[in-house]
Amino acid sequence: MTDGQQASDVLQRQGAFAARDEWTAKGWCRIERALELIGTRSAMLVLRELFYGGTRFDEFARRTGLSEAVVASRLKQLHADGLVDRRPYREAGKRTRDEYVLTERGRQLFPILVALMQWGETLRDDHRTGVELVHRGCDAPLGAQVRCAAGHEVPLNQAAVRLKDEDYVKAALGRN
Amino acid sequence: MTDGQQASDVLQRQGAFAARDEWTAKGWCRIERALELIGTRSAMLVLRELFYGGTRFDEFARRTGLSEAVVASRLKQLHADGLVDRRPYREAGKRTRDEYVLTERGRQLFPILVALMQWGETLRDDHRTGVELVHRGCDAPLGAQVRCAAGHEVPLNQAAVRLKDEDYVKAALGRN
DNA sequence: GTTCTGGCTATGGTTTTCCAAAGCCAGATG
DNA sequence: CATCTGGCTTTGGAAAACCATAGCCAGAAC
Repeated sequence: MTDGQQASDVLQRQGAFAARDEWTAKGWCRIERALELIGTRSAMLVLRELFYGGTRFDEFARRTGLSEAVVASRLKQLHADGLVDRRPYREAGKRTRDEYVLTERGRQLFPILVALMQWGETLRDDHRTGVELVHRGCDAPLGAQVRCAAGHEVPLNQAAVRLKDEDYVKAALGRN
Repeated sequence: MTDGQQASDVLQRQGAFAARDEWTAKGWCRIERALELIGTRSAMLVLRELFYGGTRFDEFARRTGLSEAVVASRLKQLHADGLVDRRPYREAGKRTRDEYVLTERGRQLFPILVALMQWGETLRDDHRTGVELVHRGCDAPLGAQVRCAAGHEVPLNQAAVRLKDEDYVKAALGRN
């Protein structure tokens, strides 16, 4: 099997990445890294509500169906990780409270949310239930697409994986 | 606050979706649905290896760092859910085994994988480690973009949520 | 000052997720 | 036939995620 040639329709492996027995992803995988912050059901559900415009504690508890304890610890973690901001607000006749809003880092999760919704849509065929995301004005439904920096839409069979910096990785493994 | 107007930069809520106190997502949320199948760390790591072209049991165990027991049960679940196929193969001098490959439904997770990697990339700044996905030939790095069916790239502040079928939802809630 | 309420926090227990280590079995090898 | 090996499976247990219920506290409301 030559470099990159594989049995099935998956990512083409390029360069030193193909010789994967000589190294492991250790703590380098970006997916693992992302999942440390948003890899629980409760985190994703709270984030969903944040994207839907929810801002208050009991909103999150009621609309996600999660217990208050879980919501509290999840909001605390999301805040510590810089995905949500707390800011004080005050309703007439009420005391000062905090509301929760997405930070820029949190808002950058948008493609993940959209991709999950799109994929989840294909799992069953109750296409009249649930919500849809649309482009304001244009009104066309949204989806997540894989594109390269040059602007081409890239299907799986035109994509490849490789190490970002082979020399650096080899050096790091050497002194390991 | 009128329909859709909100404090922060999130999804605009349209129509009956704005009156969210009268209904709940129940079992209708596509994100929850997706997370039932791929919502664990182990599932995502095994899927990562499948996209990288891994096919065999001990490959998954070694490269994900998961225990064999977890890999076995995850592969079983992914197969039951129709994300991977098992197919028999035979190496010379070895007995017949099964290898695991992504089904079409599994391959459709591609945008989710890409979006997760892209977001994970922004979390720390060790930009020399890890892997990158590129467009074959073009060589430009990949990312996940939100676009509408009409082809426009859609930032969060130009997107909206609404119920797919308000009448259907109201009827369903009525006989609830 | 007493009461009430909204916004959490604490407690105890169940389920899910994971690991480490040992076991098992089909079939190749000797 | 006896042994070995690759590919799982089983067992036992720790840790994380979750729920239900009860509690607590700041500050309106009275």
